[in-house]
This record gives sequence, structure tokens and C-alpha cells, in this order.
Amino acid sequence: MAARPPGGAASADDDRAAHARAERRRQILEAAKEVFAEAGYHEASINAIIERAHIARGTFYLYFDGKAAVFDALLDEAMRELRARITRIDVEDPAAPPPHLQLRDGLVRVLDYVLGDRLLATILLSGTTATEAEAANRAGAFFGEVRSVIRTALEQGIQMKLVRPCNVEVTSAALLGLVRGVVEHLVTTASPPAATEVVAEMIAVALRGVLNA
Amino acid sequence: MAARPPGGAASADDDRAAHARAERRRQILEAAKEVFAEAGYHEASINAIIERAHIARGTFYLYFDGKAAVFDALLDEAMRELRARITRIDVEDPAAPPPHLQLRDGLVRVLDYVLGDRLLATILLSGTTATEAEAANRAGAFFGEVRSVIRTALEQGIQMKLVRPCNVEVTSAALLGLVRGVVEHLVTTASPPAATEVVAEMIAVALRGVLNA
Amino acid sequence: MAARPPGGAASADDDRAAHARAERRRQILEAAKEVFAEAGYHEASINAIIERAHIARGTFYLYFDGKAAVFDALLDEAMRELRARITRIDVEDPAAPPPHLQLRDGLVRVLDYVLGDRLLATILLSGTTATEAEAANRAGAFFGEVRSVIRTALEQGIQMKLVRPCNVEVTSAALLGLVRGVVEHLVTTASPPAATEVVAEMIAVALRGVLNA
Amino acid sequence: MAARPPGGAASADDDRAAHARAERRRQILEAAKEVFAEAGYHEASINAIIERAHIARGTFYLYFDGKAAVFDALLDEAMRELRARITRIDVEDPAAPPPHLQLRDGLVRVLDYVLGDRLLATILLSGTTATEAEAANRAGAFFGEVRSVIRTALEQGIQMKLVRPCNVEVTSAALLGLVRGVVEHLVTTASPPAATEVVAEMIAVALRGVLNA
DNA sequence: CATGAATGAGTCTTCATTCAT
DNA sequence: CATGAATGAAGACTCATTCAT
Repeated sequence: MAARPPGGAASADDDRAAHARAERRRQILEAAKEVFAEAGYHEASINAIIERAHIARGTFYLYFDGKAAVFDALLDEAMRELRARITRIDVEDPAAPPPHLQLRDGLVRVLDYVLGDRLLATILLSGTTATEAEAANRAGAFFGEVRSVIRTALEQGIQMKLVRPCNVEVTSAALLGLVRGVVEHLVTTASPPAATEVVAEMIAVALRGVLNA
Repeated sequence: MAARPPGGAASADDDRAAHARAERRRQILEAAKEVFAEAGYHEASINAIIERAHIARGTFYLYFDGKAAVFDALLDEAMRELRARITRIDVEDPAAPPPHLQLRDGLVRVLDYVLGDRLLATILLSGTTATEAEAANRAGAFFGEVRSVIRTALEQGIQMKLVRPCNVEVTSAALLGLVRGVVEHLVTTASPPAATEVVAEMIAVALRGVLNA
Repeated sequence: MAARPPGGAASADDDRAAHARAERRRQILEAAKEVFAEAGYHEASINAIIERAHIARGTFYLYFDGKAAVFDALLDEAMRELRARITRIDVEDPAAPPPHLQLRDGLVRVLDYVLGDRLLATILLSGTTATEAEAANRAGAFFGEVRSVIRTALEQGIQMKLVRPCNVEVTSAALLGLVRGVVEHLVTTASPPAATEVVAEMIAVALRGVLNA
Repeated sequence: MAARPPGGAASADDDRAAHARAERRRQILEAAKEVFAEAGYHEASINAIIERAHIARGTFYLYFDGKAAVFDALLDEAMRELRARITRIDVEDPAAPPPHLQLRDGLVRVLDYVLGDRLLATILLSGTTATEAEAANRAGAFFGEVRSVIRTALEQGIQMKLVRPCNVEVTSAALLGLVRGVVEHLVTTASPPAATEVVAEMIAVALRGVLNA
């Protein structure tokens, strides 16, 4: 189901149909995004989704296999977008910007996205707990990836004497938490500050801590 | 309605009965704790709880008003225990230990508790997302409190020139996230390191950041 | 509504159109026959039918009023064909072949048809049970007719002293069942014997029973 | 689910509970029997069953896993009862009654049962067609067994020269159909004749055919 | 107090049918 | 004529909660 009709040569009609289909899909995804962000996976009902999307029950199942499938699609979207914004810090290419700028730019990209789609971020943050097994695993795996990126950065930094020696397991967990904490704050704050300002604070804390001098 | 039988003077019989009652309650809470920690609020079923507690369905409702009520009780327990371990840093009493030791001791107490009851900590961490409204609010309020403690500490620190001037909103969110990140790591790690060691790392990151020198 | 376009004088164009239309109809009927025979009335889905017929959903409804209508058409086809092969035994016309030959030829015709279109026979056999009321009644009525033919033959036979006196109600039910049993056997057997051979066995049992001498 | 609570020593209370449970189960089975007999497997709805049984939806699922499970239970009941009444004809024990009496008594037992529970017989007859795969297979296997009994009897009879040589495949199919035809007739007839009379006719047809002399 | 059978509101999901293009 | 996206009625099933024993 929910599959594009096959066919090699795409006529103008096919294009139009595919476009309409994609729009419909988006419409459902947007409605589902709102519902999931407000109510969480379990409290969300297909009913609420189709009402908000102004479609009939059957239409929903024309585009998604079920509740889990829409949730997965949303999760995937969030993860895909974020993955594209999270890049490992390049310390070898001499043409690359200095590491702290790479870090800053990456975080700005991430927070910009988060601020631009707070509902989606909410869903991702909630994705690790209390949802159906598969989605939880997927979201868990995603944060595992992110932590892995952080861990690697720490290890490289230590080797280059930029970072002081530390327990990378604990520290990477701490830094991931730090970012998540800030994201959660931004997502739930009515009028959040600009991403660049927030990032400056985050980096200051992460790199130099809160102590004076 | 899960209410203690009324009566002014407590006889020996009453005591024994109350004791038996309290034990029963505990037995249910322990079962529920395991179930909620494993499955999350929604996936958890009354069935699973009463099976693990070896009681009949009706008995459950003699001790708790329903699923939400047990969850709340567990949440309350976790919050009560943690509140007792989280103390505002006293900077006025000259007899009090220096702030950084107060901080360290507080964190050790908290992490000791978390490591001693990982299930409960799991529940609390999951409590903010995707559960029924009331509990989510309660857990949310709790973390709000904690963040408030952190914010106050930061503000005091800034006034005392111990802490560099910063955006306390963002920074408190970051530090709360940092702690949560570490707790989540500990809770999901098979053989976690000792609390004191972890706390040392956390404090190092929080106070001085990860940069060398 | 599956109605032939109106019009008095049939032009060549009309003919061609009518022909195309009839072919389309046939194509759907063949697909439906396979699906109904494989899955039974209820398990059969419009989806399966239109997929096998390589037509669009809406097209199906241009030729038939719905699922029941195609099933009915198939049932009718089977019943029409069989009715044409089942003839009352003529005992009055002196030019007619002797009764037992008429019986034999009639059965051979029936079994030949059944063996030639096993799917259709399967549908007819399944038509009496567990389908929507109307079709069940129609199929039921058909078998009632057949039994009536048998009953009449028995009564005539008794009058002519060819058949021993018996309870014609029970005996006609028995003989109808006998035929249905054999048909079902043929329809579900991979490589069934030739019709003539089977008919010889059937007639032997029906006329003389299984006892020796 | 729907399982007797375990426990070695059965107290009077347990007995009473088990009895109540068994009665409830029966009540549901009876309601389901009527509904399935009237409407067939697919047209039958859980709704219709619970309405006729005067129970709530959930209660139904306390006793059966679903629609298929009740149907299976009914099918099993019918098959169990009939199997107990169908015995292979014993031609070796000299103390056994003569074969034709064994045959007669067996058929009388079967028809008595069928007449005593026409609804159940209806369900069994409908069980081969158009139901969910498993049940259809089970019913199909049952009739396969019965035919096997008939086939064996024919082969023994042929060896003993009681039965004339014949194609046992076709003939057993014919005789099974004969019995089914008569059963169907009895089941759908308002005031059917007594089993003994019907059996006499059936045996007459099967053994000697319908011809005079 | 303890029990567990009974309840029924709430959800998900399927699929025959319609209709605008 | 043909299409296939949209529809929504209908049905199966779950599970928190109640209450008579």
C-alpha cells in the first residue's frame, strides 16, 4: 500500500498525481505531528489525526499502514534532518575552519532546525520513552549515534591536547544531556532567544564551565 | 478508596492491621515500579502489575484508585526522595562546608539514590513525556524545581563572582540536562562506575568545561 | 449501472462497442471466477478481482453493481449451463432412447461440463452455504430444482415398476447428495478419471447399490 | 486466557466456580451456534453472538479468543460427537453383530445426533466452505476421515465378496455425498421422519440401489 | 478484606462503494 | 468510458474499572 504506482516514463498526469499524493501525505504528517507533539504517541488517536487533517478514516490508511507508521515517518524525518546538520568535526583538512567554529556552526544549524520545527523536535525527544518498541529503539539508536559523535570528538580533542583527559563515557553522556536539556528548554519556551546566542552559551559552558576565570 | 480505616485511638490490632496494609501497598508499588520501568506508563497493564504482585484484580483497587494513582505514588516517592537529597547550597552560614563540597555531596547523594533504585529513576525520567497529563505536569514541575535550584545557585555564584556572568536561563537548562544525561547513562548502563567518580567528572565539566587548561 | 447504452438501431459502431463491452465483462467474470473459487465469497475482495482482471476499481462498477452481482452472474452462468445439460427423462416418446441411456448421457454431459470448468463448479457447490442471502437462496433453489427432477424420475420409475417403491423424499435427497459428492470429489482431485467411467460407477451404485449380486 | 485456574486440590468453591464458568461457556456456545447456523461464519458477528447470549462484549473474550475460536469449539464439538458415533465396521470379532447391522446402528446413532442438534450439523456441513482457513481444513479433514472409513469398509467388503468390485475412490465419494445429502435434507426439513426409517432407506439405496428386483 | 467475573467505552483496521477528473 | 483517490460504515478486540460473593 501507500506505494507510488510503478511505471518507467512519467507523464504530466503522473507528475500531477504524484504531486497531489505527496501533498496529501504531507497534510497527514503535519496533522499527526501536532497530535503526537501534544499528546504523545500513546494518547494520540487516529481519530485526532484524521480530524485535524480533515480526511476520512480510510484515507489515512491509504497513505500510512497505521499509527506506528506515521510516527515512524515523523521520527525518520526529524532524524534525517538532524543527521544532515550534525557533522563530525574535521581536524585533518587544513582548509577546514578551526574546530570550535565547526562546532559552533553545527550547533547553530541544529538549533535553527529545532526552533523551526519545535513539534518535530518534541516528538523526537519523546521518542525514546514509552512508545512502541521499534520507534523507541530507532530514536534510542539515533541518540546513541549522536553521543558517539561527541565521544569521538572528545577522544580526538584529548589526543590533540585540546581537551583535558577525562572519562569520555560519562562526559559524552553529560554533553549529550546538556544539548538535550537546552533543546528541551527552547522547545518549551514561548519566545526563545536566537540560536546563535544560545549556542554561544552552550559552548561556553561545555568548553570552559561556569566558573569565573 | 484506599483510605486508612478511621478511628481515634490506635489499638494494637489497628497497628497490626495498618502494618499489614502498608506492606500490601508496598508490594503493589514494587510490582508496579518494575512494570512501569520496563514497559512505560501506557504499555504497562494492570494485569501485569497484579500478576507480579500476586494479588487479585479487585485487591489492587482497594489500595489504589487506578493506574494513574499508582504511577503518581511512584513518582511522588521518587520526587520525595530526591528532594530530600537536593539541598540549596548554603553560602551564608560560615559553619557550612565550602560551596563546591556542598555541591559534590549533594550530587553524590542523588546519584547514590539513583543507582540504588534505577527502576524508580527510569520512571521519573520517563515521567515528563507521553504520560497522562497530571503526572507529566507533576514530573515537569519537579524538574522545574530542580532547575530553579540550579538557577538560584548560578545567580548567587555570579553575585559572589564565583561564577562568570551568563544567561542563567540557558545555562540552568544546560546543567539540568547535563545531570539528566548522566543519570540516564547510569540508569541504562549494566555496570556503572561509582557515584563519587561520576560526580567528579560531572563537576569538572560543569565548572571548568572540557578544554585543556 | 452496467446497463447497455440505449438506442434502437444498432450501427456498426454500436456493434463494435457492444462487443468490446462484452469482452470486458467476460474478462472481469473470469477473474472473479478464479478469485471466488480460491477464496470463497467473503474472503474474496474486489481488490483481488480487479488486480487479476487488470482493470481499475471504478471500471469494475461500470460492469457490475457490486460484489454480489458478479457472484450472482457466475452462479447464473453455472446454473444456466447445468440446466441445459439436465433433462427430464422422457419415458413417453417411443423414439427416445431407453431411460437408463438418457440418464447416462445426461450425467456425462453434466460431469463433462463440471470437469471443463472446475472453478465454476466449485463456486456453485459453495454457493449454498455461508454467502449473502440472495445467492444462497438462488443456489439452494437450483439444487431444489435438481432434486425435483430426481424425485419426478423416481416417481415415474416407481409407476413403471422400474424402481422399487421407496420414500422419494429421502431417496431423492440421497441421490442428489451422491451426485454432489462425486462432483466435489472430481473438482478437488488433481487428475480425475474420465466422465464416462465415473458416470458408470455412479449409475451402478445408484441403480444396483454396492452389494454383490 | 479462558483457562481453568490451576491448583491441585479442588475445593468446593473451586468446583462451584468451575461449574459457573462451564455454564457461561456453554451459554456463549449455544448463542454462537444459533448465529453461525443462521448466518454462516462470515456473516456472523460477535455483536450478534453476545446479544443473543445476553453478555457484554468483554465477557465473550473472557471465554474465547475470538470469533474463530468459538467456531472452532463448535466444530470440534460436532466432530467429537460424530466421531464417537462413527465406528469402523468390525468383521473379525465373531461376537460382533453382522456387518449390515453394525452399519445400520452406526447410521442411526449419527442421524439421531444430527436430528438432536440440527444447528450444529448445519455448521459442520458449512464448515468446509468459505470459512477461515484453519476451520475449513479441520472440517475438510473430518470428512476426509469419514470417507476413509467408507473406503476401508468397501475394500473389506470387496475382499469378503460382499461388495461387488468397484472404483472405491468414486464410490466412497458417492456414498459420503449420499449421507451428506440426506443429513442436509433432514437438517433443513421442518418435521423430518424418524432416524430409523431414514436409515432404512439410505441403506437400501446404498446396498441395493433404486432398481426394482 | 480479598476475589475475579463481568462490563463496555474506546481504538484500530478493513473494504465495498462512490465520484470528480 | 476509464480511472483511482476518497469515503465511512462496520466489525474485531483490549483493558481499566466495578461489584456481588
